[in-house]
Amino acid sequence: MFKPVKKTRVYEEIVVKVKKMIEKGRLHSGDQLPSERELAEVFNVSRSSVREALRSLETQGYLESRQGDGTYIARQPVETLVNPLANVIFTEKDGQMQLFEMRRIIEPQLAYLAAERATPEELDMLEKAVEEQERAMAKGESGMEVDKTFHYILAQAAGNKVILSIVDNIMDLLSESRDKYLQVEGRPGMSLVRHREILQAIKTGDKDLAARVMHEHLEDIERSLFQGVKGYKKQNKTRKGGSQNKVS
Amino acid sequence: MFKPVKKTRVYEEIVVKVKKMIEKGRLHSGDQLPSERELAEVFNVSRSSVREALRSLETQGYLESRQGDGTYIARQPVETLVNPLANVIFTEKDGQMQLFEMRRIIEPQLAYLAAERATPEELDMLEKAVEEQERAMAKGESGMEVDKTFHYILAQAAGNKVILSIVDNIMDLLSESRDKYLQVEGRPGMSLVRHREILQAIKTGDKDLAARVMHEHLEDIERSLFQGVKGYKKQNKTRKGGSQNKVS
DNA sequence: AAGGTATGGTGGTCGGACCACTAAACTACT
DNA sequence: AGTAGTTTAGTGGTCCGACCACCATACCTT
Repeated sequence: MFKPVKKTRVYEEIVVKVKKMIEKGRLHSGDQLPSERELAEVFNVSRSSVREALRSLETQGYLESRQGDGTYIARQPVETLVNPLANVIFTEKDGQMQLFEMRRIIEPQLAYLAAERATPEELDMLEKAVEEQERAMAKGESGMEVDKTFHYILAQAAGNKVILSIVDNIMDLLSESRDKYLQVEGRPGMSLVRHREILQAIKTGDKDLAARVMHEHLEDIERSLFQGVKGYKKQNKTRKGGSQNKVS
Repeated sequence: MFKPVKKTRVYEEIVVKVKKMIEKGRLHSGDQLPSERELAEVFNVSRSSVREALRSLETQGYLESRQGDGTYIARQPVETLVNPLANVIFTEKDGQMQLFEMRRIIEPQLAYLAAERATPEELDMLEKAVEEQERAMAKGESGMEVDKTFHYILAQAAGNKVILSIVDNIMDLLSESRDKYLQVEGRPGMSLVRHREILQAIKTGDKDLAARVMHEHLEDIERSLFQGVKGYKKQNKTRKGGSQNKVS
């Protein structure tokens, strides 16, 4: 390839450096950053550049500046802003379960809506996704990627961008966390069969059937994912009465 | 609850103004913005402030600056970068409807789960929320704030933080956009009655009833919000089968 | 001890000066 | 005329220094 010769603007370098300070360094949530003037001196750049960097970081949710006081590291980094969910997943032990529960709630409705609204093009894409999955499995692959594709297209076919974006996020998070905790997607063959059924139901416009099959499908997956895990549906809820901590 | 009285920094105002220029204005993707110096003059602020604003917008993916050339509107706006939801709401005409559709899908399930898992404390909070709403209405207030509280606590009681965070976001977005477009929450009295019913169902642990009433409740609200609006549930979806349009 | 008041430090804003770079206009050579 | 090189005007990038608004704290007064 060609070296893009990134025109690194000063403020971008600062952004990177500060990010590293936050991530690797000892700077924890709530800590105060050195003053703008100080940073300017340390990095040997103008205060303006530092400010632009801070502005960018602030926009990204890393920092929070308070006039007359100082600049602080946001209590909860980007994750919560960009994606309020990520935090839950990696913090809570049963995060994946909660995530999956969300899927179980949403996706049947998704199938329902898709059966109602899917365009011919979208039906086509679903069709191809299923065929693709078939091929993948014939070659002995897990077909997990294609599996995701199927669900994603479905969300798209439901014609609701809000839902689409949520599902999108959930899928991302699930595959991330699943990589860590739960490798195996149980019985992929079953998955394929179900996808076929769902697709068929959507094609014929049988909304209720589509929703029902999707529900079963998810329960299947869930069972194979979380089998043997205790305490499901019995998770301890954090008491959240107190709003603020006074002292410190 | 309490208004944090956001200290509007100059650059933030500029961000908003430029955003509006982009969204409402005739500025299309790829168009060139006025120069920084020009913007500074137009908005009657310093170039520094303009730059900070542009930096923020750039970070958010709205803009792209090229030294020696100019600042241009990014081809593909925020959508996928920042909060994937916020954009939908303000861009799409039917964004609120899509949002609400999401509520209609989630919240009945929420009521269901709450009926299953709510702790005594949470039941108490729900109780209080309803009473609060009662008082507010007796005083002639709309009780919209409390209404939101009710739904929020419910999400909490469902014991699924993923769902909670999503509902939280949706509520925020809805109230923001509703402030602009749809002021009135129809028949608040009915809302109270429904809340009572839902609470009762949850208390007795009748999951299905709770879900059903919630569903009706949301349809009520939806009707009064979107009455007379055409094309609902018939929204045109952008054809996304063919990737590009050749001719125009 | 309580309350008011200076004070130093912080972020916020400003204006102006250069620098680096790009695109377009211009010039000169072929 | 066409082309290559040069100039030039305008843009974003960076820097500086000044001042303002604000906050926390130390310091007074009472």
